[in-house]
Amino acid sequence: MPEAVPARNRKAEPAARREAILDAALTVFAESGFEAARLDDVAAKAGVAKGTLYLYFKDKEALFEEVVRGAASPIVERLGALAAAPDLPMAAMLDAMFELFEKEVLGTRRKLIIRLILAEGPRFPRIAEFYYRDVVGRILPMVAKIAQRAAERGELPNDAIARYPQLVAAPLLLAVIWDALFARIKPLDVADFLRAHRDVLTARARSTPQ
Amino acid sequence: MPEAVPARNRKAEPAARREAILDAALTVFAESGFEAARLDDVAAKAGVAKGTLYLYFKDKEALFEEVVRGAASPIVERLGALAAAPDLPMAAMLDAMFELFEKEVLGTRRKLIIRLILAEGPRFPRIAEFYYRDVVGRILPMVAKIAQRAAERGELPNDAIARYPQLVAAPLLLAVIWDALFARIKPLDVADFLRAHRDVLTARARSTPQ
Amino acid sequence: MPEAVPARNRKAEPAARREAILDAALTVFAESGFEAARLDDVAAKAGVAKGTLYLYFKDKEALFEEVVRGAASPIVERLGALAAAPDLPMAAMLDAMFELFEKEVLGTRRKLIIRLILAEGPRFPRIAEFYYRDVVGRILPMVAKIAQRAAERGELPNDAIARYPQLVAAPLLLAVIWDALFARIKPLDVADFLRAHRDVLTARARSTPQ
Amino acid sequence: MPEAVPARNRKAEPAARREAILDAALTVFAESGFEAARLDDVAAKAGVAKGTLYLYFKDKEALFEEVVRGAASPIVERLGALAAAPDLPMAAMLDAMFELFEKEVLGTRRKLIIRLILAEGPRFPRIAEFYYRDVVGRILPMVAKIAQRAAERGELPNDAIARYPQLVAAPLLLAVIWDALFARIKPLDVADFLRAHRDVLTARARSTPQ
DNA sequence: GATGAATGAGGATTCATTCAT
DNA sequence: AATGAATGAATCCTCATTCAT
Repeated sequence: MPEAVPARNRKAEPAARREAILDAALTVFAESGFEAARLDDVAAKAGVAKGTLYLYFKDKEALFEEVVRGAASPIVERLGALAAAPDLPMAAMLDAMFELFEKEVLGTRRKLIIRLILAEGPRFPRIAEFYYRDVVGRILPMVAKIAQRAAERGELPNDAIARYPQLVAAPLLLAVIWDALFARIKPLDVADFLRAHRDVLTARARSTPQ
Repeated sequence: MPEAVPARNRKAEPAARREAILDAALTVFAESGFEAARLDDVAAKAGVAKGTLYLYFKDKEALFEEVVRGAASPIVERLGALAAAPDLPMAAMLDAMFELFEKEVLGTRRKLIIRLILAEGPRFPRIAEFYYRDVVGRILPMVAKIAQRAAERGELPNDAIARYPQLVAAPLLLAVIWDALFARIKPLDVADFLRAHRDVLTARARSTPQ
Repeated sequence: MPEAVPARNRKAEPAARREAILDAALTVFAESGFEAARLDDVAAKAGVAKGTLYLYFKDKEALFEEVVRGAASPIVERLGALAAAPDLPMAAMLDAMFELFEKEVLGTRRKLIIRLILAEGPRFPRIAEFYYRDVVGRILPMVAKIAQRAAERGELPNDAIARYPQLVAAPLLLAVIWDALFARIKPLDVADFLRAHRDVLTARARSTPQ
Repeated sequence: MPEAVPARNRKAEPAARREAILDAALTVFAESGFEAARLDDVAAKAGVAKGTLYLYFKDKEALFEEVVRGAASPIVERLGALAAAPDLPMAAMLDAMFELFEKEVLGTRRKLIIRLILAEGPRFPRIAEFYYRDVVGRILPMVAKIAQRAAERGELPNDAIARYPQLVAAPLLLAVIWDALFARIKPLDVADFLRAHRDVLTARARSTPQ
């Protein structure tokens, strides 16, 4: 009578297991925060034994860092592509950026990573640094440049955005936070919210639906 | 069966001790987050014994809630007073609000509370609810009303802010987060940043200092 | 505006306070056992401050000992009186003893003391010793003597009870235990149970109600 | 974040470890009672780490329950076997039962379990219920039936025992208690004590050795 | 004497990490 | 490589005891 073999992930490409672990870890870290997250839960969700985690990651902190590092750059790339299309009107550019954000961040698990960075970043300086260097520090100059050109074309009333591209990003951040904190109390119509944001940035005379 | 006790603080106004504990707790919670915060540290920082914490607060969670609840309403009050001065030009109104925020939030330990809510709110629905009811839900309508009147006076190009007063708040939030995450990497000149924000909101034709 | 004065036991004869404390302590110890009993509860139930307990008793253990020591001897006295009436028939003597037990032990808080001794005695050798010397060691010889005389008068089939007066006491103990453990599951009609016990001891030919 | 571990018992049949823990726990609980028992001591005595206890038992209470549940039924079985031999004279039946009790309960650690139930049962209703259902409630009817048949055969002077089989058990209980409380002060010759008990129950005319 | 706020040792429980299999 | 049982440091919380008022 041969024993039943549970199989599970016993074989599985190592890279796939790594992905499975990172995926599970993102969920668990996002649910509970770094400290409260239990590696037992990560292992269970990933379908591996607890010890296996240590074959792929040095310790809980390393796992956390990898989770946060994963999956930011694709967005940066696509934003870069957008920025490279120089002659788009500012409003259209903003709409494109916001749609990218809504679809690829708010609509996906990537928003969890942003939350994690907000929540845990202050305790993990390396993560804040990495995130600045690889994401924030690359995106903001692109946005600044776009705003600069738009201002020069007379599409913006002043150079405020060019000087502080964070002003473009702030409502996106707020949308992520609102979703985490207040969505159940008072939902936010993100698409409309971002259209309003675009209208403010471009000083559009009448707020109109897209 | 514990032995002798050298005695130390056998007095102090109870209210003062409570404050000392809340103060210490804010520091520790802000440094480490709820889970990682150690009540030992809170007690040490407050200059009381560990057991004393439990004379004032039921448990770690209750202490945390009290920390977060403390010290939000004064700001709301003052903002309400501002909003009651109806005929201030929009730009002046924004400048006043932003100054209030810079002085009374960013410049004080209150910013730590905001960070705590951002970081831990998703795991403490009661806190998110309280914060919405007592702070966010009271401030945003005030701002909306101000924007509404300004729009009617023709000081704003559209009703975007009236519909989404969050757009006014978003950069303030970003300033708090930037301070926590990136201040050491790339400091943010908050006063200038907020002036730029005011210029965007009011569509001022030339960005000029103050 | 003079403060309300709670009064409570502020005055009260010291002896009365002592009694109040012992009374409260008996209840609490009986409910929870020595270790789990909280002196907070004792103080509250006695209507005194926690510190006051220490004015009357050295520590928790001393309080416990006093609780257990209190209120045994009256029964021993009355049993001694019974035993001194030498010519009562054995059955009548047993009925009288059992009634005394039922009324004065099972029907009162004294049964709690017995339970306490059963439960905690092994951990408090001093209490076991005291209880043997003052209660068990005085009662059993009386019972033995009674049984001896009854056997000599031919009222008992043998000298078993005279040699082991514990045999008379055992069902009384069982009644106390049953009450504590199984009363709710299967109540015991103690009066009838003790009549049956008397019938067994006296080898009465037909069991009949008193 | 705990560091290195020298490793020790990294094997051992799981069932054996479970037994070792239960064994150690019985000792510690019997020595100190539930509340005062320290799981540190249990772990040390069982030769495992503290955390290991929680791999086998949910918490202290669950461990306690398992300790008490263990090792009652074998006795009930053997008593059932005895009861199934219907035509044994009553005296012989009692002698057999008492010997079983003396050898298998008083002579073993099982007596500790009885003590534990006496001491802690009132605070653990589930345990009292379990013990009634599985032990007391099964043994007493057997004894009652035996007594009933003996009474019908004229071997007993009345139906007292048939109605209250607890009368047979009471001295056994007393023996356990005496052993715990007074053995050092005044030892009890249990074998002789139980012979005397048998003589009382059977109203034997002369108390004679065995 | 009486109070009860304050103390801090003690113990149950959790969980990141290790390592024999 | 993968497993998961075992480890024990770490931390919350309780409560007997003290002592300034």
